[in-house]
Amino acid sequence: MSIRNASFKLLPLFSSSLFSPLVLHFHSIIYSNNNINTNKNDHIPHSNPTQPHLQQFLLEKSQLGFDKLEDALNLFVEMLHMRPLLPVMKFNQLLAGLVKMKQYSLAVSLFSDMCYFSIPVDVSTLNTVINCFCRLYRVDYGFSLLAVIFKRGFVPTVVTYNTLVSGLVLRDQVVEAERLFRMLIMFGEVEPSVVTYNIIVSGLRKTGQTFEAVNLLKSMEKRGCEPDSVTYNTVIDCLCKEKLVDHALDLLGEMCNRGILPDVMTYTSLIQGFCNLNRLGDVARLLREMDVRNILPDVYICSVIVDAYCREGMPEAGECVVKTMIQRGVYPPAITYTKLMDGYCFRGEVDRAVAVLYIMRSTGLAPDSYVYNILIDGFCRMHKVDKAIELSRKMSAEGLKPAIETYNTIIHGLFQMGRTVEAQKLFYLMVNEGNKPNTASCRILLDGLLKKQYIDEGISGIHDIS
DNA sequence: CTAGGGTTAG
Repeated sequence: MSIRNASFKLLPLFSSSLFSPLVLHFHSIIYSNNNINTNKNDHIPHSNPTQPHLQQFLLEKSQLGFDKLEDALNLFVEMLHMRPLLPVMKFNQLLAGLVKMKQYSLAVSLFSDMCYFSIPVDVSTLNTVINCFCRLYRVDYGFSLLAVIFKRGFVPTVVTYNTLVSGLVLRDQVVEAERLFRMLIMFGEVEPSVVTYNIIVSGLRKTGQTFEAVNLLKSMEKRGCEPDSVTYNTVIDCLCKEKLVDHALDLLGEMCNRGILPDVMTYTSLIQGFCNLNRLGDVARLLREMDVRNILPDVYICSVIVDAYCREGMPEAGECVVKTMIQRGVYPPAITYTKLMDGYCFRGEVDRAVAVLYIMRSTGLAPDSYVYNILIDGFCRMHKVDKAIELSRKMSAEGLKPAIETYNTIIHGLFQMGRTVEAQKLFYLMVNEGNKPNTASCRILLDGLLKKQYIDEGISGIHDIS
């Protein structure tokens, strides 16, 4: 069986139809002969001409990611106009730039324009578009484009297949991904690269098939494919998620012995694994080891560490990590601060939580109403209702409307302190501001009044709101 | 120029 025949055999297994609307849509690229059809040039939209050096600048931009989508579109339109046409690679770079910005639909749409204007494309172009479809969870369209590759007489590369395999994994079709992977080997279609193996290993990780992941690591070597740091990191992460941290440490030793250096991702998985087992001593040891190896902590690993300290009831240790991060110019996301504040409030140290709020603000992050509610709730539980009220005012001043739950918390707090009249006042203020009390509000009001034997008020209060 | 890995809330 020839290789080409083998390829065609693969297709119907994964593509619902070779004659999908998509393929018809790209009709011109399937059957075009790569000559520019001048009749169509009249329809090319016009743009304001750009200075050549600016053009060059934008071309370079496409490799890093454009500042604005508009830049990419203008550049594209100009590239359509240029004669002689720029090499395909320039168009590929532009599409790749859009992929970096996660503008998958736009990239597909520009590709479709290229088809319409008979701009020549190559396998890289098609690989990029297949990747776009995969990212849009349309791996089926990806397979349709594989058909296009065959029809145009191109030869799919290992990148083409890797993209499709990872597209299947992305859609949680790991069994299908493995099937395609096995068939590629069986038909001798392409020799899988280390990336191919890594994609499959990551699929196994996703489905929790740790044993199979370890086995694949062993078997790829037998096929003469050297694992790299990504392979090891993925398998180590598998083991850590399964609480097999000591096995993971063995693999760390193995990769080091083979001269594959661990990186910050390796340690993120390991530290996370030891955190989940509350083995904080091992975490400290790993952190020192990172230091020795000159591996700088990044925002991911710091978030994991802060999270662990907070869960262990040590928010001050977490705060210390956050402060160090900020000093190094690595800014944690809002959720990390929320966890710290939660940690302090849980211990009743609401003032320290508020201090964290200030740190968060200093990095340009604004608290949302959820964060305020944690603090307000914390103050109320510590019977510092005035501080809670102060915060709720601040919240309103920042344009965050206190939720009904916020009012409930404060009213409940006032009742608990025996400040019955104020609690009642706040309740009616809340109603007058147009907030509809919920069942919890009514229960708090009734409880509070009845406890103080304000039975008549309790009954009339309920009467008023019903 | 195209393919692969680590965190996380209500």
